Amino acid sequence: MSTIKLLLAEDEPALGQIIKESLETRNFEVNWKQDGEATFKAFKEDTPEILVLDVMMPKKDGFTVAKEIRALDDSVPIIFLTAKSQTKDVVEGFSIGGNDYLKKPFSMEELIVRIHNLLQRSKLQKTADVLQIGEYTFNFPKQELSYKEEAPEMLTHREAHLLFNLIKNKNQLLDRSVILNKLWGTDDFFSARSMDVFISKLRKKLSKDSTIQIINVRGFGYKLIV
Amino acid sequence: MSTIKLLLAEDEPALGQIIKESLETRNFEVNWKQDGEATFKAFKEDTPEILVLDVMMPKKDGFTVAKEIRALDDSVPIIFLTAKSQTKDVVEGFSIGGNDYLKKPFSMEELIVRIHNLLQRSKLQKTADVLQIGEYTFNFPKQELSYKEEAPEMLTHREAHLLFNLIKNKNQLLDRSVILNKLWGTDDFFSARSMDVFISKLRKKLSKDSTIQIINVRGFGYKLIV
DNA sequence: AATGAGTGTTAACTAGTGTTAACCGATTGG
DNA sequence: CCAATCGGTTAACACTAGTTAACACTCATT
Repeated sequence: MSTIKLLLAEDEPALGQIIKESLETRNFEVNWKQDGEATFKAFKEDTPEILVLDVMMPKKDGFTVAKEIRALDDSVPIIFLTAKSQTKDVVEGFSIGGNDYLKKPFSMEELIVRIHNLLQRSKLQKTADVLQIGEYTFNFPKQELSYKEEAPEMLTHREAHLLFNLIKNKNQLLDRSVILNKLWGTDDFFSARSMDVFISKLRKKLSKDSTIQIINVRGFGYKLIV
Repeated sequence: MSTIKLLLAEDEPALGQIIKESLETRNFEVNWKQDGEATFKAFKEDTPEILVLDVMMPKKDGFTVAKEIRALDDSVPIIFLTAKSQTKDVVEGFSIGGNDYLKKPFSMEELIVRIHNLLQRSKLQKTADVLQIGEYTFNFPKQELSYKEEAPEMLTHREAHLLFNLIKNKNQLLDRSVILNKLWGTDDFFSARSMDVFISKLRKKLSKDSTIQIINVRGFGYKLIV
């Protein structure tokens, strides 16, 4: 099991020490900073996978740091630790782009749970991005399909969405009407024929790897086999 | 002093009327809708600067509308009006991307204060803007686009605004009609073609970093991919 | 007032995308 | 084994978007 890089910002030495140590016993690699400026610097150098920021800190408060970080990276999860439990702070935290907040005092278990939840969420988002299918790599947001190390081929929007759904349901049946409603908005005759055309196009584009097949289940839908 | 465009969604006629009128005496231009669908439609055409959404509404509830709006614009401030004061709702509101909430009954003064706070904050966020996009740095107020350390290139007003909106919505769809209403004021044929020309110009100017792409989603809009 | 540079719109032509049509093969049930 | 239906494939078509250039307008300078 590999470690997870976490950046912790907490100015109170006793508390910081406790958090750092508890997290380290749970397989986190903790970089602990005690003020806002050091935290921001560490973020740029370290590229941690998740951040835990105290709101009240010397030099730069947690909100300010979070704002600067969000300008560079809008996906890394941020948890705020806040002494004041006022909703005003919560509101500000979320509006800056924080993903969760925890009011002091809190239990370590609580923190761990929040961390894992956020990591899980960002992992899901990331893996949803670049998909592996046989010898092909499919970058959904970029609509790029590449075979081995060859130059990527651009897919159209429709092709990309259809392929995405096929891959997400690989080795299981993808129901015709489900996908038609999802991508075309209806499941009438013409949309169905249009979809057939796209299946045909995808088959052609995936033909370099012969282990990949889009097979038809008559009357029900398609199945992408790897 | 110029007016501020505000979109209000409140199904209860008496309350809606009161809110609308009090805000109008305070220099707001209030567009008042009484159900979720009308609200969403009005948002696309009007591009208001701030939204006040009742949570319980016919056709589409406030949370659903907010979700749809966030898919198009992730910065316009949203205030929820909620009858239930449970924190569960509050958290849901925030996780959807709401910026503040107000539980009924509330005083007009309270609402006004919240509105001004949010406008203030979104104003601050906006003017602070030097944006990073791949290897490029884009200074929006100065309309300067620079590649790595090279000398900055000046963008025109239109180019800058379009790029700004693309970057603010990077990696997500930027709806044609939304951006046309926002920058051109209409979404007729000619404005649309004009916009295409600017997209073409921006593509050329962003071509030094090949990881950046402005991809088209036929019939819907553009997506800036980093 | 005349010139010219800069900006945005319109036009003209080209390229790309998705739908529809046409034709054919495959599968299924009687 | 045949008819009916479903799906496969290709091409034609309609429409949307990409690109380039011409045009119109504004504004500053002469």
